[in-house]
Amino acid sequence: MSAPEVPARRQTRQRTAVLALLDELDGFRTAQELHALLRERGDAVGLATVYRALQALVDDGLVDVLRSEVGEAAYRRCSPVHHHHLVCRSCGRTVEVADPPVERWAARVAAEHGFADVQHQLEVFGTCRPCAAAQREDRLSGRGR
Amino acid sequence: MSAPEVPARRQTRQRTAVLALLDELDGFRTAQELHALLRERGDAVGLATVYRALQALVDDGLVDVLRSEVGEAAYRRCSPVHHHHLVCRSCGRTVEVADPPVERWAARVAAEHGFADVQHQLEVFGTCRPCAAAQREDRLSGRGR
DNA sequence: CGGACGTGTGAGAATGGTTCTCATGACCAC
DNA sequence: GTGGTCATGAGAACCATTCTCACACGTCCG
Repeated sequence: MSAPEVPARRQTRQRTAVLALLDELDGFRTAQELHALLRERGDAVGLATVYRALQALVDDGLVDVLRSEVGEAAYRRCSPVHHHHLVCRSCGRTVEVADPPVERWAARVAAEHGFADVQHQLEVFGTCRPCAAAQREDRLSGRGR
Repeated sequence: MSAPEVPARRQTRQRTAVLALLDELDGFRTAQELHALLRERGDAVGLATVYRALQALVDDGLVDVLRSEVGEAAYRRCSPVHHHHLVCRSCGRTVEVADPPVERWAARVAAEHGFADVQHQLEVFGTCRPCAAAQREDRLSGRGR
């Protein structure tokens, strides 16, 4: 009933590092990958802290989270407006794509069935041109099987 | 380049039981839930077997799989034609909904960005009428906070 | 500036869903 | 029936994620 209660998020080296790293990457990365990258560049951060930082960023709407097919969570720095993703299933490169008419469609279909408070989740997966080319080569050379 | 190689899937009591159970349920259920249900009704099936049966069914296109927000896999008996789901986030009741124009939109957007071999994944979540009503009551009675 | 308070951190343990292992059992063709 | 193969099941292994708890650090107040 009172203030919205954002509990004074502290500015620490670790959280800054996680956000900065996400800023310079352009695809979805798992928490484990981000942790490894930070380690490599000498920025010692605990794995638990990476998870905590990512959760905080998701709560603040600065980062989008996606579940891979094997159930891992992948994170990406995103614009705060509603959008969807076109993701390369091979290299992870991601393009944000604008709101299709699906928005309206989803709302209408949900209403027809008596569903309220509707959200939707739409991701498009494909193989980007460079990866498709690489795979074609692989098939031709190495392994006939 | 030879036979499609469906390696002679065997018909066993356990696989039949899993499929029969899915047939009579109408929402997405996790493997653990299905396993527990089978146990309850005296149909002793190992957990690993439930997972294997579900994977086989998914491979055969008889069952759809969805990842919950916490990363668990949930399964549901589905029609073999391409479709999407409208899922109640409270009780899990699911409605299959027909192909929206998204199909075309996804293909076009992907092509514009040079992505090939496109798939998409669209789910709509909401609260079905009975659940919405129940929640409204909860809020009024119990907890003013 | 300095110290107190409370939050953030990190190593490792705990958790929990899913997969693997391997000895045993069931299915199917002959 | 008999044999070969695939399926089963209990438990271990696996692995991403979360929890625990002692300690460090940011923030606030004097």
